[in-house]
Amino acid sequence: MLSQLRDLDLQLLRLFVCVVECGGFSAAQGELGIGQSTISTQMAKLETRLGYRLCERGKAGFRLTPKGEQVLAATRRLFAAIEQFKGEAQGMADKLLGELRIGLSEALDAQVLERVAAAIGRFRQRNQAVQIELLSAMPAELERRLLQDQLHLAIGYFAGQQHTLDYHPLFSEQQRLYCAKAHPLFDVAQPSQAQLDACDGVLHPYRFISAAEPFQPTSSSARSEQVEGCLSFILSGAHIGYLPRHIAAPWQARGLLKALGPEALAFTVQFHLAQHRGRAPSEAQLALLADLQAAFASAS
Amino acid sequence: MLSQLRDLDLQLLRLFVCVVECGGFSAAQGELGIGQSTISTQMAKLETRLGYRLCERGKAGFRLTPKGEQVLAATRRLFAAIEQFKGEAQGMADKLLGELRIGLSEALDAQVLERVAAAIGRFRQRNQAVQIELLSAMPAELERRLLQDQLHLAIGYFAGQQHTLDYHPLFSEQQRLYCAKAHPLFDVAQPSQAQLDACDGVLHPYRFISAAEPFQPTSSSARSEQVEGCLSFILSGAHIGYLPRHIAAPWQARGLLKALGPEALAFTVQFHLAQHRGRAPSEAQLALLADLQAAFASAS
DNA sequence: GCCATGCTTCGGATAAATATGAAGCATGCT
DNA sequence: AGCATGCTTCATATTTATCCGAAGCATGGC
Repeated sequence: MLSQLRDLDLQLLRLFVCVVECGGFSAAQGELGIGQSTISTQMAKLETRLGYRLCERGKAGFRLTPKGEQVLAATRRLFAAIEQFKGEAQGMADKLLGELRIGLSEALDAQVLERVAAAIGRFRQRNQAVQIELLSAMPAELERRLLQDQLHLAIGYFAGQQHTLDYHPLFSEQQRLYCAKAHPLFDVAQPSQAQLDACDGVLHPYRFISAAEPFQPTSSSARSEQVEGCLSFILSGAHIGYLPRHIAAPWQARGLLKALGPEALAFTVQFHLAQHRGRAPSEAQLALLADLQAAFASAS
Repeated sequence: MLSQLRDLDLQLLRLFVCVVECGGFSAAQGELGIGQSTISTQMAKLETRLGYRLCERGKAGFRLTPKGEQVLAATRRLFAAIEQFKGEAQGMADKLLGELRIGLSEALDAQVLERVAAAIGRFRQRNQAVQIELLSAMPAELERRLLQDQLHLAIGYFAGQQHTLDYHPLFSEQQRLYCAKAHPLFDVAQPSQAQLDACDGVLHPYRFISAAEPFQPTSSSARSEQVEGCLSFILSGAHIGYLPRHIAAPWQARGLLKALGPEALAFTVQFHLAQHRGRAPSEAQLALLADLQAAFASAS
């Protein structure tokens, strides 16, 4: 009990177990690949540390003392615990862990949501135990949260000006100019530019892209950041404005909305997958990013 | 994952835990008493062995990766297992273990049994978990079993000639010559040597000590190894013979036995505690031996 | 841009663990 | 008694672990 088992040399315990299993020092030297004298020294060292004898040996044969038996059993339990630790540590090597918070632009097309769902499904097939959180918000909100590290990934339409963020194009959405049944232009086949300019337009909800819109309303008494608000204004018949095609489609089918003007007035919004450039992305984040890109790549 | 966590250096894990608790490399160098560069090297080594990063560090601050968290928890569990092992191993240091088989001569005085009982009680007070087995047998049997290592200790009257056995005197027993009420000498106050020689004696049951008996029967048609047999012969009135005083006492009190001849015909039998000299005695055996000697020492 | 901080990397010194082989000792076997 | 076996002990060599300090690098804060 001199030095109180200071670092519990596993090597010595391993040697002890091996010696026991071989049934003697000289029998173990082959198994261990070291000389008999070394085994003797090591065993003596272990016994000194423990403070008592583990086995009787000699020409009479090898056998464990009662304490040796107990220590052997305790050692086997210890080794089991070590194996478990090793298993846990190794099993974690290629496992994805942690938390992922993902922001989604509001009013996304059902097909887009399906792609996102497919990506999450693919991600869940991986060796992972990741906590995923999804939230919907407006693009400005998404960017703000990305910058504040409240989100890891966000899918939306961004101005693409924030150079602290990293953008990957995912898919695009077509927007067209619409008017409702109650609107004077509903029955005009080919409204002129002058007729359009005379209308009260909805100020486009997505401030980032309003500059890119082919049609710029000359007068506007309506504004909404969200698609739903925009749609309400248009359906009222008092305003015309841009809507994503997938939003307008069901109303159009029921004859309540009509696309206005030529194709030239339509435009395309590019959606991106954004992440913070500064923070090093976790493995989980990289994996989900890859899964999202794969899911949308198979779509295009 | 290069070298697959070959010996699971506990030192490295200990260092890791300390670094986490201190919240950084430089903060830990005081606690660990080693330089920052060493800590960095060691942590890098641990991470290399594991195959993944445990913590993010730098000017931005110190924080564990998700895997680091898991490893920290697993390490704490491992350390708990190690502590348990150490506790078991250390707690065993001064604990008596194993098995003790003890032989007792048959027909012992009640007071002797009480002493043995006291010794066992004392032994059980020790820090021990010893399996004890008691058996009664004749002296010859006890010696035989000692020599064959079937017994660790034996209490009896031995010739003391076996030099492979080790004898410690424990107590002595007085033997006297007796005759029964039905015997012709019962009413003779001072029987002469001739009268005694004329009697049919019981050949002394204890062959080891028969040579030491002051009275040697000239004729004998009765022999018994056991005290009970001897007693039966004497009670029959046909024989005279030696008996231990404590055996004869109750019969004598009832007027059925009478001590014959002068005190000179009495003799003393020395009882010994014997053990095998060759086999190194276990700690438990040494302890019980001491307890027995102490119990009988306080008697004398 | 500059400094201070915290980590990394490197070479090289030191200590410690590990192994060897010869000699010695005890003991069972013939 | 003499031999063979199995363990112990010793002096010694060799490998390995451990550490330090200097230099370098990256980054947050001013």
